[in-house]
Amino acid sequence: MKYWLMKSEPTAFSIDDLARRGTEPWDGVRNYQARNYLRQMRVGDQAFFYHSNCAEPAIVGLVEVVTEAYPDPSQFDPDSPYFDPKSSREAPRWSLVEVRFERKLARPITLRELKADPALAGLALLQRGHRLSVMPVTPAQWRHILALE
DNA sequence: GCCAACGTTGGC
DNA sequence: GCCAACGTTGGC
Repeated sequence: MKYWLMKSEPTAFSIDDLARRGTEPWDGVRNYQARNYLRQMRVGDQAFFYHSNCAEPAIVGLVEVVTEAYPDPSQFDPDSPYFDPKSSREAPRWSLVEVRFERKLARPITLRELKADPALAGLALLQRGHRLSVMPVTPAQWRHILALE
């Protein structure tokens, strides 16, 4: 089993939204590297749910991957903001996985706190740019972060 | 709202 | 294939 971190802007889709919905297709990823990570995901993988672009960026919950990657339908929908005219049903460019709410953390583990922790210096979230919306987390990083809760 | 860091696009 | 222009992300 692998571990991941997935970003969402809470004004668009928050951990509480996911808690209400239960399971959600993680659509709209339009970056090749992030897409490749989605395609590496397997049912049962675990991910941190991270709130980005907000007052207090933080890891706020845990989710489980419940499907393999499949073509993101929004790429074919001209009315969707994620529509990609260069993609086709014969050769879909973009993928998604579905994730299921597992639980909220007892408290948010903030970006500031992650940055201040020497054990997490290698965390992908903290590397230059860190603009990927989906990124891997090592088992050691996963355990270390959960122990901060 | 600013701006640094990137990815993508497209002219050449 | 280079690279400037442009758009987006996301912390602050």
